[in-house]
Amino acid sequence: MSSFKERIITIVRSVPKGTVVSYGQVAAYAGLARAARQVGFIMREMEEDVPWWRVVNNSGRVSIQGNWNADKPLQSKLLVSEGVLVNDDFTFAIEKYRFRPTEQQLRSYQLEDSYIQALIVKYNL
DNA sequence: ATAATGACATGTT
DNA sequence: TAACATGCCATTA
Repeated sequence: MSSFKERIITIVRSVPKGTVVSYGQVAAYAGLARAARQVGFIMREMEEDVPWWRVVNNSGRVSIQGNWNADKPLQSKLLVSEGVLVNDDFTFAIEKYRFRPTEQQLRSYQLEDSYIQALIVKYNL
């Protein structure tokens, strides 16, 4: 398994129940701020021990493209079951539920201090 | 090695 | 608001 994939899995597992995180956020926490699309590619193969449904589009909507075991209705259902209010058109108030890691959590992702500071500014942590 | 493929993000229209 | 264009980069073929 690639290092990139392992980092993504670790990060997604750290996202608390009832909160969501954007593909871009996960990529940024992995050290590759512009690899959002790759995060989606990896989520496609996740098992149930990884809360893939908490990873959403930054514009506040469920943007999953259906595959053999998951589609928009399923992701919405899982989110709703955790308390995230998802509308019929699969949109929701992302800022209300967005995962905001503590500085300590960011450090656990093994990033450089300067990069961590940049993230704190970017995501207002 | 080279090229195509996106569960994305952001800036412009 | 919403559609469109462009940049991105790990994976696959």
